[in-house]
Amino acid sequence: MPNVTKKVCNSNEDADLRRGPWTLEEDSMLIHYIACHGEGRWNLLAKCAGLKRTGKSCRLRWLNYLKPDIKRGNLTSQEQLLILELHSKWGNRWSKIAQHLPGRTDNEIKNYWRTRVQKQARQLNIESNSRTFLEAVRCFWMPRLLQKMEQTSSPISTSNCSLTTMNAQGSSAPLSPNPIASSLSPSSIPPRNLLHFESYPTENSSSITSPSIHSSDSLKISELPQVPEQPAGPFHAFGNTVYNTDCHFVDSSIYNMEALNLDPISAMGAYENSLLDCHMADGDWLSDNMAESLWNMNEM
DNA sequence: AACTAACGCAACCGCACAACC
DNA sequence: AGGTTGTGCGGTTGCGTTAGT
Repeated sequence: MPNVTKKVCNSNEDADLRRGPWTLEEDSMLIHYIACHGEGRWNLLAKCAGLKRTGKSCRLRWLNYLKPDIKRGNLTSQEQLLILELHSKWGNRWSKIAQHLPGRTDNEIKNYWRTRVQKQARQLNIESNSRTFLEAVRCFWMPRLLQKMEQTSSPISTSNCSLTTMNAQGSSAPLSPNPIASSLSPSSIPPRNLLHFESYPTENSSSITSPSIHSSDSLKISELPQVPEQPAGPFHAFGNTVYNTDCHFVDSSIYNMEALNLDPISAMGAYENSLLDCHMADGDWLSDNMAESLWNMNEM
């Protein structure tokens, strides 16, 4: 464990600044200080809290990991879809994208893009920022996510709606990694916008349709209101279906599914069907792999 | 069982910008 | 006006874990 210390020669105060992974004790100190004094003035905060860290490091740790409303676990299909859509509009504006995925951090979204999406692009030998890849995402990935969402819209017992999610190995893991942070705000619920999806033409007005995200008053993505500071409640609307923060019930009737080119999907075969029969939890790791294994150049 | 490669993610870095003095 | 400090963002790195051989 490389708990490296940074030696800064020009200031004794800055000497022995810690770097590397945060310890539980450091986390605890930061959490309790912020609980008492609030955020902001990070350099001052670091000193006053007795942390041998830079203000920057404290801010990052808090925003990306310790903040009580941080949502842990794999991205849901809805969230993945939202990321793909928003990225196609805004590019690498991770913080802007993150504003519309409450509980998710820009860092997490950025990591998702780099590890999953760009990996797809690499495998397809397409530049991830190219128009070809964008169209591939629109034509194949998004419809697939939509179908996954439709498949998973079969009612899931609300008794399963706990603050756990499935990790890559299929075992459950707590959404908040930090018991201290959780205890500080046990009832924290990620703020949500009211969103719904509908089909819309692509920029070149082709027949391809893909989901667009609108606020409840039909604003365009660029006009989406900022995520409110405080959550409106534990339930939010997705299309004309209200679903719980942790369980997603999606009414597929809001999508113009006929307009989607789903031919490749129909060829997915028994393998996929068997997978789709699986009772998937929030994490959707299984279906991620499914999408990856089924999306290839032949389909294009 | 041991080794290696690939993956996922927390953390860091550099830069840009705004606010303040 | 210019310098300093604080903050935020996007890009990158490094390490622990997992999967494959």
